[in-house]
Amino acid sequence: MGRGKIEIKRIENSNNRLVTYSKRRNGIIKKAKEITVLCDAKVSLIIFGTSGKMHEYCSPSTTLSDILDGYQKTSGRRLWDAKHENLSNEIDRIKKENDSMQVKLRHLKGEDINSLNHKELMVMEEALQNGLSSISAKQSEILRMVRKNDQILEEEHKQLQYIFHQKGMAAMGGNMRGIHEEVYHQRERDYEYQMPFSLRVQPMQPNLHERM
Amino acid sequence: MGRGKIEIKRIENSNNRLVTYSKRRNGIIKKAKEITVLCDAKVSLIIFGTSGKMHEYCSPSTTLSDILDGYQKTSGRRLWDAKHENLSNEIDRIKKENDSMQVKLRHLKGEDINSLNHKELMVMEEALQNGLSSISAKQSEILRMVRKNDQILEEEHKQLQYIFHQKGMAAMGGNMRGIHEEVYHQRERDYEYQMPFSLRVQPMQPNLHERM
DNA sequence: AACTATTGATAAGT
DNA sequence: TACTTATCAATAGTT
Repeated sequence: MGRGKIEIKRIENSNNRLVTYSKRRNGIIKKAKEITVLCDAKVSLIIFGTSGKMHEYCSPSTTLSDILDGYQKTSGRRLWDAKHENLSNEIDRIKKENDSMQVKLRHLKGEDINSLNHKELMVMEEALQNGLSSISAKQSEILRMVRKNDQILEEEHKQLQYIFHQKGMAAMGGNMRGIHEEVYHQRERDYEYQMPFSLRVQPMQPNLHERM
Repeated sequence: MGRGKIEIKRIENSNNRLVTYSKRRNGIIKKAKEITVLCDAKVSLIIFGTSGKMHEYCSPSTTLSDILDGYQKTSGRRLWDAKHENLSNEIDRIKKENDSMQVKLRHLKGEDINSLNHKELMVMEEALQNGLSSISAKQSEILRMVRKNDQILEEEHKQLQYIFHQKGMAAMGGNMRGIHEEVYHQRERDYEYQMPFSLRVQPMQPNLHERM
């Protein structure tokens, strides 16, 4: 129905396809509306184009849910029971995974280990020892960082005291920010080269206190 | 589109209505098939006539369930009941639980501990140490049990040898079962009172060997 | 998006 | 219900 008949096969030109889609989509929806009115029919029409955009029509006398209920009743096919089953299966699967992890966790905490044999206990003992040494190492690292930080703060404190002493208390009413920056930059010059980046004090480690 | 234009309103003549319904229904389904092929569209079309009879079309590239999934996603409306949503929610909940347990397990193994602060590390260290001591205790217990078992078996062996010696090899051809029972009961009388129930040898601990 | 020649759908008749 | 056909509606290709 147009300037020439067309074969019913995929329109390869994507622009034409889009235009035709738009026209025919409107056509079908119009037809759906018409049959609804003319013949008292109940119609549900859902169309997805390649873009993923949806267009829908449902007779005003009903709802999609009603139509789908009718669909299930009439066809005998189930639309959402299968879905329910899938979900239930997934829940079962995940719950099992969950349980086994809980058992492992309890074992690692030394609980409920009566059921374990010697070999399993050996494996766990090794895992625990590895974990322990990793954590101890981490603790030491944090302790080192803290100590370094303390040391630097102390140094900075001393320098502040020294500068206050030099400039006299008159400066107190003036530019505190300037003094602080001066100390900061001096400290930076003094320590920058001998500290790994990760151990620098604020603002490079602004959240160190949170880790304690 | 026929021998005269018609108003789009309910066809009162029921015979005409039925005929028109049949014709137009086929027409719409044909159109749905065409747009599916021509434009790569996914279409679901469900029609109920006044008789209650259903006619359906669904693009072959998909299923009604898929289309309804898309419908829900796109429209935000829920078609299937709360049960479904509950299942989904439970899956989400369990998955989160799962994830957090996995993180804990990794932490206990000393992995991914950079994100932990000092306090958390302390707690974990304690947990690990508790676990380790529980397991060590268990190992010792098993070792003790094994030794006890060995000792008792050795004792029994000696007694068997003694009894064989006393009765002479003549008994060998006779009632072996009787001899064994005699030894078993004697051993039982000797050790029962001085052993905790859990450390008794066979048949009270028939599977001890499996625990090694 | 609007136009229009042409095909396609179908209302009424048989 | 199916076929026919005059007529209207949809739309393919074009602007």
